[in-house]
Amino acid sequence: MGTFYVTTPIYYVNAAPHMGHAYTTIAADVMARHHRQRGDDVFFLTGVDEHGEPVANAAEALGVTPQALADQNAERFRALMPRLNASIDFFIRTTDAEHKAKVQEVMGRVKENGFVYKGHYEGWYCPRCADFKSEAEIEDGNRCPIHHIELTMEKEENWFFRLSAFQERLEQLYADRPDWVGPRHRANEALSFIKGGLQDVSLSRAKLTWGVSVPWDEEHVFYVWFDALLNYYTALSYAKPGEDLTDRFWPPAQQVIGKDILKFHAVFWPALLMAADLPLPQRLYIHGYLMMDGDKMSKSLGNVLDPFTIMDRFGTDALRHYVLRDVTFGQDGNVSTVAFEGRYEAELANGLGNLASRSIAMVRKYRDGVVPAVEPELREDFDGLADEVAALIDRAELTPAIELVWERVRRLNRYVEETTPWALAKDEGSADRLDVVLATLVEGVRVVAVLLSPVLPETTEKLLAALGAPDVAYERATLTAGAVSHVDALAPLFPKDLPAAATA
RNA sequence: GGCUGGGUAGCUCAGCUGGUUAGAGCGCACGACUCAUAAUCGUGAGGUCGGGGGUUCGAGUCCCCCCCCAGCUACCA
Repeated sequence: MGTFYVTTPIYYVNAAPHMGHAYTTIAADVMARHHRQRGDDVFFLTGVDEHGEPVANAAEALGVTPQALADQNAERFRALMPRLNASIDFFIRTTDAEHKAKVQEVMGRVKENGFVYKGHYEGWYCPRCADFKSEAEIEDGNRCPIHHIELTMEKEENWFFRLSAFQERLEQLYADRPDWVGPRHRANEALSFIKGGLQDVSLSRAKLTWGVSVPWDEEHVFYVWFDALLNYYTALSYAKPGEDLTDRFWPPAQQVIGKDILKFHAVFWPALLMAADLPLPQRLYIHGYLMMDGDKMSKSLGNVLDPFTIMDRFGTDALRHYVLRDVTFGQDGNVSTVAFEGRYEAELANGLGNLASRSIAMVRKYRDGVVPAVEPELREDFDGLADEVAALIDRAELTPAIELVWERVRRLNRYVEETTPWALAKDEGSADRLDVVLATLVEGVRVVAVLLSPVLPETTEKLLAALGAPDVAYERATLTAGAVSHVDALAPLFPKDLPAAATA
């Protein structure tokens, strides 16, 4: 029992919600649900990042205010959460007044602590974009990658964050806490970046107005990522009306991000927190990318996977299961509709769905739905399982954790073949034996359902309801005689006779 | 270029500090069974463990060289 504060990145409202957003959110949600099972005091945060130039530019192009555009787009992300069955506790928007005030407060402290100074940023500037371009994105001949016009070297006065002051402390952080960033190779990546020598970074922009204004210099707004990163901290102060949750949950136990924002979270973020005298997150986990174009994006090859299409047709649980199962969490991997359909049918429908189906059917058929209150078998297969799963999830190894449970699904299907309950049912003298087999089967299914409930919240709820044992508390994830006394009929959890996909 | 990962059965991948005939899932072939969503279970097919060299009684598992893939190498949100 403890507290568990988990976060996703805040999603940038300028893009439409896509698989990547769904993926991160699902992973964090599985962790949040798992910890609730364990009785932890959980807070799960997600939200949107609304400031910055792309939004300002897009709004201008549409002839609306940035706020109006942000309002509209933020809603799409907010709507994604119930859609994914993400059990979030709060949805932060960086345009929230409370967030902005808190950012100003924290940054004020950073300045008081002496980590802010006035300097000037110099770089290649595109007048059409009204933005500086990084070295990497400049085209040959110093041209803008978007407008292909020549860039000019310009200088802008702005405030700087003394990142270089944290060089040693960050190196020490990685030395002292090798597991604070996972997987390991991501920590290496961050560390090598740090060891390459940290330079100060600009903290404000004068040319922009769409952002959080710098309290000590109203002509500037904070550069987006300061504003964005601090959401993890600011949210706690106002997520619950009338109560500041900061002391209760800070720092985060687990932050989940995609590899594209590693540097911000593994380097700038801890430095910023140090500068503000705030405790650092316990653990940051970087997942990989779900790739759909490993063999070129091609609809005819069936390798384009759209999360909404999947959810519409197969249900949210099927998507949740697939993305965590088919690609090892933490690595890059390919996903496709073909692979999805294979897993749906083989694992969800034929594996777990059919196991539940046959188990319940036999109890109803042979025992009128009454589960014999006898000691179940298969102890050797289930003892210690819950602890192993928990240990893996604590290390963000979601894919292996799920695999452990799936081994038991296969074990139970094998158990049915080994014990041939249909044969026992024909023999009066085997009644006791059949009792044991049925009790074991139902109990095994129940334990599997409890362990899978974070991944498959909807279907396991239905299944556990049919078993009359809805409690998913983690200590229930162990074989217990008499945990289920009666079973009800259950419609297929993962039906196969689904309507054909609506072709777009 | 440098750094970090990775290249193992058709596919997706396990293989910790080196040790009997290299494993799993899916797919495929054959067989068994019938409780179940025509589901399930068993058996099998034999992959030079990227290539070469080396250390060792013995190497996917350590060392060296090479090839290929991905990521990172600072201000994209």
